[in-house]
Amino acid sequence: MNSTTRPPRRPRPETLARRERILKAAMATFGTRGYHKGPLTEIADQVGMTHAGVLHHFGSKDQLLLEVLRYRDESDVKDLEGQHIPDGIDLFRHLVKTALLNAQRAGLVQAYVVLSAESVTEGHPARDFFVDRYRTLRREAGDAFRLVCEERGIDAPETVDRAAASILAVMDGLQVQWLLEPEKVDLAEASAFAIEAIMAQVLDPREVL
Amino acid sequence: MNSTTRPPRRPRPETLARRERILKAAMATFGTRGYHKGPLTEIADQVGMTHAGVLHHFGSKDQLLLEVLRYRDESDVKDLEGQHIPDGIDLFRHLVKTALLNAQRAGLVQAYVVLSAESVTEGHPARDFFVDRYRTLRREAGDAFRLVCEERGIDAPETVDRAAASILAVMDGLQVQWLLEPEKVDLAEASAFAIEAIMAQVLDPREVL
DNA sequence: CAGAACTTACTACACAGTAAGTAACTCCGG
DNA sequence: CCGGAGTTACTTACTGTGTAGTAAGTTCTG
Repeated sequence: MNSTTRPPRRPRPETLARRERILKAAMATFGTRGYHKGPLTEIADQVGMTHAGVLHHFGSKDQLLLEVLRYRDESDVKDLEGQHIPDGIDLFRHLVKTALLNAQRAGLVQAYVVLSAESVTEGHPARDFFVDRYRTLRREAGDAFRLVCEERGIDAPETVDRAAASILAVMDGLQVQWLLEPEKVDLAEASAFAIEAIMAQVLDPREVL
Repeated sequence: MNSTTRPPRRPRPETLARRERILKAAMATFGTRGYHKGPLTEIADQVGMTHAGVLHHFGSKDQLLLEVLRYRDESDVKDLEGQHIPDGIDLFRHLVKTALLNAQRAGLVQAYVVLSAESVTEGHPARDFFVDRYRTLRREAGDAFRLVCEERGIDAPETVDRAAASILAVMDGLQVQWLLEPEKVDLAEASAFAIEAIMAQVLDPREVL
């Protein structure tokens, strides 16, 4: 053991700001061109350095992608700062608000659409991230459903898990259609409609088929 | 103008079979690795030729992709051979059956998931294809809704367009989650649940939020 | 003066597309 | 039925480009 283990001297604030700019640039490039077709040089150009400079900070392209995703999650949590993650019916209201917000930030939406779908391919570096992400979101939505049922004195039906997955699914799927034809698909309205439809079917199911 | 325009001598059946094998191989490769990361050599290997051989048949990689998508659409129509494309409520029953069928063919599903999401990136060769595809499907689903409303003596509400987009969206979105964790997401059951929920909300809307 | 933050320059590879050549097949006139 | 011209279905070999990663050097900073 060497006793002179250097303390891993934390980076200067200027450097942190630089890395943040890289992360944002990477999000933009991965969003518009995809991960595989998104070259490091394009990211580096946006922050005025060479692609080797980017690699100096993040080690590899794979690593950069993972940090981009992690960074984005952290920012989202920071937006809710102080506020707890909403529970019960408020979670669903929050999802509707998110859809509304997303209609104003096509870049971010496109990045998630492209990267999440790309992640199902063989050996994709973001695969674990998205597996975990959907698992977490499904659990949260499922819990919210169970809470709502409890509040209304209903036994939570076994459809809650399907419903939880469906709500995430419909939001994702609408994003694809919206990105392809923004004028033809109203992201916010359609999301709100579908979420309400699914909730209603959980709380009081009806057969129509 | 040259009067010696040779009659474009139609290809031998053996050649057609070969091209079909290439299209299937391309679907597999584009599905597992995506379009940009799916090399022609891998496709060529599967049919025992070189990548130049594939280019001989299809001219370019972009062209190959478009023919793959067109071929797949034609096969689907052929499956319905004789039968008309279902109308009204039968369309929705058909969609549920499709989801059930899709749970048995992950390869095809993965290809559509990956390619449709990839298509929203800048200058992607399949963009027009998917724009057109979703436009057509939304129209068909919308028409089916209006027919069902008519049959039941209801005025079709203006939610039908949102509902049509939502049904396609939920099917697509569930596929992503299912591909990432097949054991955790029941594609068929969740699709059926969501489709029924959305239909119910069109035919007899309720507010829960 | 040690390490951080880069740059330049290079390596190595993956990949689409092209050119030129070859073998097999098809069609047509005799 | 036959033989050669033209066409199809490829192969091999090459080109060019895009790109991630590495190594070594330079400047700046605490």
